[in-house]
Amino acid sequence: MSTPGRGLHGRVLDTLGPAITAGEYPPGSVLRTDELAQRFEVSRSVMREAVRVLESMHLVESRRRVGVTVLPPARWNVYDPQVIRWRLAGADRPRQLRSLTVLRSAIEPVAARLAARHATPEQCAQLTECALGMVANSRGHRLQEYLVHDVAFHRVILDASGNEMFARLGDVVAEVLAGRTHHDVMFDDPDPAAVTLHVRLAEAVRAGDAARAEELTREITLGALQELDILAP
Amino acid sequence: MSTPGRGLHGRVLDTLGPAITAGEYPPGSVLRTDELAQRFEVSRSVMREAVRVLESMHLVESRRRVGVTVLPPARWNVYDPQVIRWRLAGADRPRQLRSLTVLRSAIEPVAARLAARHATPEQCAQLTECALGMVANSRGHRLQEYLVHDVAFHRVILDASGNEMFARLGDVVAEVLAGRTHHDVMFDDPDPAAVTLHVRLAEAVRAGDAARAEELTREITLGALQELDILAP
DNA sequence: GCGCCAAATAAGTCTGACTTTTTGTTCGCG
DNA sequence: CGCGAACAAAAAGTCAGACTTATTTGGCGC
Repeated sequence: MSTPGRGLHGRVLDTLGPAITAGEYPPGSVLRTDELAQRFEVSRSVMREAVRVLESMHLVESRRRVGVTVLPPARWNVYDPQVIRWRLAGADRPRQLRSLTVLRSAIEPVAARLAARHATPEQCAQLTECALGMVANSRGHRLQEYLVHDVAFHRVILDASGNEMFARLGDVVAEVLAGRTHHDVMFDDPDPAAVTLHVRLAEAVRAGDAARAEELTREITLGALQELDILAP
Repeated sequence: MSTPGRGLHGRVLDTLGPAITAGEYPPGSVLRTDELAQRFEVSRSVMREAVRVLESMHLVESRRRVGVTVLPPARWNVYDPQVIRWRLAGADRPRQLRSLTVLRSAIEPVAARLAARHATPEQCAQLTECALGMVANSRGHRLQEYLVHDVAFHRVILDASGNEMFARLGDVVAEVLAGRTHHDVMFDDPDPAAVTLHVRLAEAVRAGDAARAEELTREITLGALQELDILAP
């Protein structure tokens, strides 16, 4: 997924990023650029570029005469899709998934409310199409096909909200839904009630019923929270 | 604010970042590393580091034989605090401020609800202190002092939610509140009703009344939306 | 014990040579 | 005339080495 290995510095990041976000280097740890360059068998120029990227994510801080210091998690750019992917691939994946699901439960109902106001006819059609796709694949272990439509559905809602901050959470939601299907709550078939809610939501948005769209989305995200044993926030 | 000029590549970013986010280079524009290095009078190594950072923010994409291509706004990492600051400093500041305020209106009520559950006694004390500070500076053109307490108040709420994704929005809220005070809605004195809501919110969190904390925060963010002429979402 | 100076250290910068990938063009063949 | 393969050019990518600069540590003298 995404962009694996776009150059040597990318290869370095693929190893170093997950290592840092996994806590292999405790906050305050000091690394040296030259040593890292040797370890990864790349030139210092390449290593410096990698460090610059980590620095822009606030994972590390580079200071003269000191070295490259690992920053505490509280400073990390946790909204960076790359950081999210690294953390989801690591040990505290469950914790991460909970944080993101709570975030969804805050954002998506408001996004759905706005979508009911601003969705274009084309977006409404896409929504219906996605919902039908979910229904069609909701039985018979078609989890992969179901997931595709589920992800597409939520992306359209977020896009249709007309708010770019919401729209950009599409990737995050995709990661959460994919993670749920592949690793965590591996149900045989999706919850029929959830499928129905999506169909009704598509209809509510098409009808421009903002209040109902919001409420239906609250029920959907509530289900997601309950799957992770999170009591309603 | 933040970290101005952390090395040469930082100086380059301070110019190039705002230029790109301001749309001075339309999406699809192609830049060449060597040309940029000459223009900014830095070595190619430094320029490459700057480009790598822009690339990690998805502002540009670097491809062999082509050059550095500017990406469309839809691909930008709009949650990157650096990108947010660049955009708030640019021409579409009002639009940006609206997006962020809508985001606040989705996040903060849920954060307040969680804060009512998880806030430590110390956080409750901080909240009360901030609220009192707001009251004390709500009259007599003490906008600067009022702002400090207002920002601190919302930061404590977001932190106390116990959700790291919420907590990391503290900087964003700070930017929005600061922007409102300094440029946009320059009222003589803060709205007394808003001040009262903050006092009551501090009390609700202390009392552990989740529902009331959420509702009071909805009223606060509703006020913020109305100031920007955004009809309730 | 305090402050100042000097040495050590690691990041920062620059330069030039070389490699690799991709694109566009041209040439030859059907 | 059209199509495909070989070729040439362009720009990023990589590397190595020398030099600069800021910061910290520790020692020296007061």
